[in-house]
Amino acid sequence: MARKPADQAVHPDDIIQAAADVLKDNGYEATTMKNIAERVNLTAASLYHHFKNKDFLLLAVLELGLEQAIETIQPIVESDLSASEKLQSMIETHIDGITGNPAFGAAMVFEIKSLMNVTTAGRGNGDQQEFIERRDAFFEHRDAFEKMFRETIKEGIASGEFRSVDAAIVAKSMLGAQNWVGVWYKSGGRLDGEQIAAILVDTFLTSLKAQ
Amino acid sequence: MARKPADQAVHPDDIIQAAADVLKDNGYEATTMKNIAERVNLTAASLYHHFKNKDFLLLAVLELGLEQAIETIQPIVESDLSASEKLQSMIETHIDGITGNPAFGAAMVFEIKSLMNVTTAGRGNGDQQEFIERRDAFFEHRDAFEKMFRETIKEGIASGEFRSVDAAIVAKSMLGAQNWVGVWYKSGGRLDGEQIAAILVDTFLTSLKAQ
DNA sequence: TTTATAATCTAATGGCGATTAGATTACAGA
DNA sequence: TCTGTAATCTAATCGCCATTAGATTATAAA
Repeated sequence: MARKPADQAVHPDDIIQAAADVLKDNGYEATTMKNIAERVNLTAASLYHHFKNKDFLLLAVLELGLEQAIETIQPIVESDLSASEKLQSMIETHIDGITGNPAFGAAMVFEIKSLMNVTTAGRGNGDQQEFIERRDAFFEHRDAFEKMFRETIKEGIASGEFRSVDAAIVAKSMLGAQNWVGVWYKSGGRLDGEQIAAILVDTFLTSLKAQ
Repeated sequence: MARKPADQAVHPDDIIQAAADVLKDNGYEATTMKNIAERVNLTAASLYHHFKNKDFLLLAVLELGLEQAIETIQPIVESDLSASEKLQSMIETHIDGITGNPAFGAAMVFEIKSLMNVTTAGRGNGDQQEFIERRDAFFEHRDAFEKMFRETIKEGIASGEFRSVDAAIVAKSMLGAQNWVGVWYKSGGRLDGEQIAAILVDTFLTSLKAQ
């Protein structure tokens, strides 16, 4: 067949989404390039035209997922809402993202380990270099993401909205609870994303605002 | 070499622990039988004397981890403590287990997916049968574990200790936060398991007991 | 001290899966 | 319309890894 007509073109983002979907079901190591390729009607070999190798594809999935999460949360942090309004909105937004596209949420939870254990990323020295840099950047962004939650909690403590707590651990707990949603959530269940978010908001804000 | 003298004997539980350790670092698919064998000074082939195959070994890891968790939590649930005292003790105990032996906690979070995706467990029909049964039993126990948290919350609501919340989702949030500890906890960090547990207890019980 | 069994080892086997090589065809710009 | 590049495909290659076969040696029970 060779090159496909333009109307059936496969966008790299389609591949990333497909990879995320397969990853959610199988995990990184159990996912084959063929699995991913099939979802977008390509052969495994063709994926190498778009991504240097499997590791880079994983990286792309995680980068895109995190980027999307940050993009939606950051404006809230930078707004002039009160700390509790911010936190509420952050949770709602994040849960919306996770339940709206569970594959990325799951990848963020489950595949990070794979990213850390990558030994050979591209044969060329340059590829190796690039991979390390992008991976490190990813981990920094991830820390920054967590930091947004932590700092908002601290902000609320400083303003007197929240009682005094260990902001770092409470932030991790919040993220753990939220990430976990991506693990158990099935669309069509008893509650939708919005309702779940409301419960998490209630749980954590009630705790933070208690006397 | 062949059979080792008795004082160097390898107990199956040693293998399970070794497997859990390697699993924590690599994940199921990336873990080789050789990796595991090396930890206990055996060859990969020797592992097959103790476990039918890799899938059964994974199953053994998960079974042991869950069993230990249940064993420590169950007596608390069945005690005559108040709901909030129970919940406090359950969290403390569970976090203690997770931080005390992080490999099993991590397996419980990360490897369940691998368990679900197993297609061939043993060639013999009987093995297949056994695997399915044990796996199903595992999932039932896992649900039972979650249920202990959920029911304790309901108990507290019924007794008036807790405000009225969606017990199912709050239980999942608590478990998410706790499981997540197994992911980020490093021994020797700022806080030990006991201190972390205290913060989680405070976070969730404050929320539940608020007016 | 036999003898059966348990626990190990070394040496295949067989297959799968990532990756590369070498065409082939579509498209976009000159 | 020509030409270079983009996007795909088919067909190897190459290595790793789970698993099995067939010894070998320790131990325990008789």
